[in-house]
Amino acid sequence: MSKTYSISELTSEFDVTTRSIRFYEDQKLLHPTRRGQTRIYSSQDRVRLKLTLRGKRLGFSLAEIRELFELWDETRSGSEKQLQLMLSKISERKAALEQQMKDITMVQLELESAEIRCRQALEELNEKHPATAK
Amino acid sequence: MSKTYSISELTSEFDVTTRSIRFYEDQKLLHPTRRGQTRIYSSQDRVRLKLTLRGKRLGFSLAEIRELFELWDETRSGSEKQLQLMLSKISERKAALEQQMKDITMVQLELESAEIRCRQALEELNEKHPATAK
DNA sequence: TCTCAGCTTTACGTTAACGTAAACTTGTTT
DNA sequence: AAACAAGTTTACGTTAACGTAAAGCTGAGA
Repeated sequence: MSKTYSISELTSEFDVTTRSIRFYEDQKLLHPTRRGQTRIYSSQDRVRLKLTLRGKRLGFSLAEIRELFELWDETRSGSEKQLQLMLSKISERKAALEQQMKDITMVQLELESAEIRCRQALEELNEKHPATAK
Repeated sequence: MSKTYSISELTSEFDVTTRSIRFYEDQKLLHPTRRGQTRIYSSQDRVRLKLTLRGKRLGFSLAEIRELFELWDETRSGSEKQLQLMLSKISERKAALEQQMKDITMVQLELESAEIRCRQALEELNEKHPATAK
């Protein structure tokens, strides 16, 4: 038997609420089993949770994430059509990520120049009104 | 006089609705002047709209974007305190962007391996059931 | 004069992703 | 036995970012 996790282990590891984890189950992103009424998460669930959170940080909706998970599962027994669909979804995502990379680079540049401007303004302040202490 | 823009020019250039543009004004992201009742957007407004959309693609909330705009404006006449605040906000943002870069890289790797797996599955299908036509 | 395109305001509706509260079960410790 | 921690279900509430009418102003052209 491979390792399993309780809901609280996952909340503390990933800093997410139980509410969210259960909500993700509702949205078919996680599929824990039960011991009695208590949820038991597999290491697959753990991986999916990690991927989910990563996707969220990138602005993916839960529905999009679910779609990717489901397509991925279907490749196991996928027809050619399914596989082609998956490939096209993958390339969609890749394109979006490349756009995001560009956006990030642009914003980083802007932040850089903003930072420089701030530092210069600070220097000018210090010339007029020199430091009171080291 | 530098160039100005109508709301419809902006919608078509950036592929965004008038509703959104007016909403951004509500949220203090844009500050068009008026000719009669009609809004006139400056090139500054245009830049801010572009920055806003870029920020959105990166998951920034409108409130966060506004905060950055306002801090930026305050650096013009900024006290040392304001400048320090701006610098700390900037480094917050930089850190978040670096995390996002990492996330993107990870997801790209996952997509790569998913793609490879798909292509292999397709090859296997083609061996069992060779192409019907060239 | 009429109409029409493009702009406006007002205001209620919608969706995603949870937050929050209440009330219950179950196992463990004191 | 009593209390406590950790889990559960149910269900209403909330926020952000617009969508979507509805109804009215305004200048240019037929």
